[in-house]
Amino acid sequence: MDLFLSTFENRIDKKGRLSVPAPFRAVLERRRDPLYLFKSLTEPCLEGCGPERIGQIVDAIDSMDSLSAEVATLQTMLSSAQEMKLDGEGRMMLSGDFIDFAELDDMALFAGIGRSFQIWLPARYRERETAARSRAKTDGLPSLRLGGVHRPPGDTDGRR
Amino acid sequence: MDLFLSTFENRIDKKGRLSVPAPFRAVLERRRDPLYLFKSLTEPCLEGCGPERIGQIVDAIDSMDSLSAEVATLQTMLSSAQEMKLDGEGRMMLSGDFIDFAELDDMALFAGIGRSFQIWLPARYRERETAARSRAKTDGLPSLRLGGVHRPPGDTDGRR
DNA sequence: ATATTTCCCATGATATCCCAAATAATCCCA
DNA sequence: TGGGATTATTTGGGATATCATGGGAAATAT
Repeated sequence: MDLFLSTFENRIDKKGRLSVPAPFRAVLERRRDPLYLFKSLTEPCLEGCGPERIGQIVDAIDSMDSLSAEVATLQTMLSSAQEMKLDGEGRMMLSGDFIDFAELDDMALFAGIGRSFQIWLPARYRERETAARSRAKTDGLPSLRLGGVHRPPGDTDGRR
Repeated sequence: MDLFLSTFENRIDKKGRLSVPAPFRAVLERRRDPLYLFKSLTEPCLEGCGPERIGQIVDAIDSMDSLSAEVATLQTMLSSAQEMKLDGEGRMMLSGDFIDFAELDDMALFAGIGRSFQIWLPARYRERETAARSRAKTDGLPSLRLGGVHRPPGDTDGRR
């Protein structure tokens, strides 16, 4: 199924290099996909994904009213996106712009969220995780048809 | 139908390895499924499941408003999830994060609960078990609608 | 020329593999 | 039904491979 999962905390060395976690590299390599990073629209973190997600954004823009505010928002995502080249050891160099945006210093936390992942200042990520967990305790879990392996008819596997 | 049932107590060795109970391995192998573990959102334990549960979460996120608190909660689940690789003897390595979260030391208790299972500090699990039993005695049993487990397709289960 | 990036190799930490011992469950025959 | 033998499962430890990280040298740009 091949998803970005789990969290990893890696060091940004004094040359500005940052190892992409090996499991994340593995899913990209398996698909022979390059890695793209862009600034999150909603949170102080970076988002990482393969080309298919970028393509989705492009397609969404094409299908929308080019004067709408949503289009402007999506264009902002694209204009911050960079294709990251990795060195022989699987490290990338973060631009100063990226580092400033996510307010990173010497550690970066990768958080896999399925088809994409995020890069956070570790302390900030943990705050957010704590908040989510206490919310879940009081409000309960989001319902997601648990126990229902009932997929819509015609969907043979679900994963694309 | 091939479910995770019963409880097992296994040792965590000094390398952090923990045998998955053979009956649990058998249900995963029969389905040729990898095993996923993630931190419970509501309790101090780990949850184990197959890929279909993970896929449900990923799909739910994609179909929800990405700014909602519920999405953040589901992302927290995914970010804590790991695909566990088992060694030739059927053991997995628990990360320090997992061990800390469930407050495990040298023993782990597997509790099968049907389509998934949980991993607990044995003493804590037993506390909960006796608490649940005494609640049942005073409050009575939750009603079981046996036989009616299969919802008709189209029943949205009340989400959203 | 100087600064920055890219390539390459070294190192330590940690995970994985492989084989063996110990324990527990099952079988079989009296 | 009992109890010894056989097999399955869990546990342990050493060897090997993988990975994150650091630094020097070559390449590229400013």
